[in-house]
Amino acid sequence: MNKTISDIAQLAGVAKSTVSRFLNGGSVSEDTRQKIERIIKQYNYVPNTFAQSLKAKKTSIIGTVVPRLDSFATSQTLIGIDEELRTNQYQMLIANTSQDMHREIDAIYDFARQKVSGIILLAAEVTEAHLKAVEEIGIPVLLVGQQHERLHSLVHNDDQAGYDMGKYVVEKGHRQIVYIGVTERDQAVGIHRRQGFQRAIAEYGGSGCDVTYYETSFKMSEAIVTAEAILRDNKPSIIVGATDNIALGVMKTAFSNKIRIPHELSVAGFGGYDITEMIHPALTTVKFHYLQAGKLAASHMIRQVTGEPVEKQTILDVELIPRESVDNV
Amino acid sequence: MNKTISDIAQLAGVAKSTVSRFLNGGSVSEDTRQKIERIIKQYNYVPNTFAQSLKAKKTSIIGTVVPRLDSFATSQTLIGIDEELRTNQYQMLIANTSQDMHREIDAIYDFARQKVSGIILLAAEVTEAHLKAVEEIGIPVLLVGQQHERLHSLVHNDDQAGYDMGKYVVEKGHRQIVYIGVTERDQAVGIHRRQGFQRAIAEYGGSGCDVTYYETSFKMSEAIVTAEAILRDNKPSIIVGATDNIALGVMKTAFSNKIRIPHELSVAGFGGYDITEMIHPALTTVKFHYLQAGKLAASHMIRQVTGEPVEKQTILDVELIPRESVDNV
DNA sequence: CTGAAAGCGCTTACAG
DNA sequence: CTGAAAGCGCTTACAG
Repeated sequence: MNKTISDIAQLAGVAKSTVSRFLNGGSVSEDTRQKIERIIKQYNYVPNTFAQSLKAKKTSIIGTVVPRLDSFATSQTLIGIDEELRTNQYQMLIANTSQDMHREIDAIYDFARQKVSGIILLAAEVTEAHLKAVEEIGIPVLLVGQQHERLHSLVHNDDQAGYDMGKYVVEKGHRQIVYIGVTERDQAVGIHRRQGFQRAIAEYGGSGCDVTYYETSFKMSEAIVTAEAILRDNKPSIIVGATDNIALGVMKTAFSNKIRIPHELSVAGFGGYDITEMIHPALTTVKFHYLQAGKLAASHMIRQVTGEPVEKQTILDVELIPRESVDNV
Repeated sequence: MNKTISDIAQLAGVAKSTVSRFLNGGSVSEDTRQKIERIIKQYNYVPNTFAQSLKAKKTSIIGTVVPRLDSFATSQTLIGIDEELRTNQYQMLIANTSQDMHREIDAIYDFARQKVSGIILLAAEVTEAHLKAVEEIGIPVLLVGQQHERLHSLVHNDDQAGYDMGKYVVEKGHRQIVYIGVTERDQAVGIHRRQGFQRAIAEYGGSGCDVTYYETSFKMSEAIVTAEAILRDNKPSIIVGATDNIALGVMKTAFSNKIRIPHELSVAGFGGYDITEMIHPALTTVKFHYLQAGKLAASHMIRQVTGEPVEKQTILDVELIPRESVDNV
């Protein structure tokens, strides 16, 4: 059945160390090169990965830890990572943690056991346990979506995103504003995004601007509950959700309560999910470049793995997309 | 740094074959069991996967081939597979082919090289090349979402889905019907789903029922183009899309053309994507149980791998969900 | 129940 | 440039 390096060596009339050298780009004479190449083609030989890894003690696998599989952001980022790794002969291994932090830590150690060459971490939150794990395993790690001074990271410009949105909202004439955020444990979304928003409001809003902040989870269902409560005791002209999902939850709530968007209530979000331009009214949002983030993450990871210099932190641009869900007041 | 089985053996004062036997559930005396266990705990020993696989020539990895990562159906199915595999100490490896059939075939061979124990194939289309690959690798394969007499498979009841929808549409009084399908190369969606629909129309529709069939791709953007064309030269009371994405494209087109849903045009789809109940009007659809399909696929796969008997074909129930997008006429 | 030995398919110094 | 040999960390008959 499957040929081994010994078979190939024998068939080509050389030693297996020579075949191995050929395989790994070492120098061999033109003559032997041809012999070996021919046999390899002929028998369609491919080296056994396990044997390689056992000796080399490393692999060309990059592990990616994701908090969930069913989100636009995750899918797009993964696709980007996968494409870039593939073109560089690396393989992607995915560990889905279903938002369970213990599994996140476990996944890091598991990847280390499997001798992945590097780990890309899409975490919502970076705890001491994360840092400890990263330190212990001694494998390059790249954080995506969050930043931390002790780790390499690649982030979307959340502060800018919040700022652009805040500025836009004020310029559209909104003064009764509700911002639904998320937990501060998620620094990128919970803190930076909101702070950028606040900063813009402070700069452009003037004194008559009234902003109320609420907190909800990343789930649409909870966003609906939160939105229900808000609309019961508040009369904002706009609700800004910290994610498109939250904004979608707000829209759903408005529909249920026969509140017309954007005439009676404007809504905006963050993310730039595909679906946001399919719905009616189309959602105003700040688009993050997830696909590009994934590709960049992969190429940075490869540089880390191969020991090339690589920037400690990369910040990706964002883009405000005005659509129908925000009205002029 | 990392201990090997020899270290453990030495530390415990036994031979490494004994440790190995202990690890693999062979019989050891109570006494040695305790000694070994203690050392393993103490040093947090975990066997090297590569060495294991090199000898055993197989792994506890199940490869999953998916046509795309950014779809509700795929994500949900993957989550189901992953959860079930995890609880059974198997690992999931994902190969995303971005709808490129060559990569699909390559992925099968790649998985074989990596000695995965089984392959779960989420393919839209089964060609001779697929069958050849499956045969050549000699590894258990389970097809999900499509059926084929030569392969184990797990499918959603597409015929029933189409039938339920057809019946529902007729019962709601629709007689001017447009059905937007997809290529017949995708047998499940392109043929079975449509045929079920046709069958119901034939049974319940009577003579005055006019159904026109169109074909589009799985992309929303193309669905929009198709829908534009349809609405230009046709005046149906309802458009049924073969997938929720197509239905979403139809809705978008209706919105753009100021056609009110469902008063002027009803719309329905298939899939039961989460988003379909968040939008307004909420989309009438037939729900497939992707998560359950994933779990079942994983458990069937494990049975195939371990040589237990397993049904050649499994058909999963579907569920019609009437919502706001379909009007009574 | 236990251990010594061979071997899985590679790679890596080390000689020549 | 090339080859013989050792070794990566396991498992698996085979004796005892």
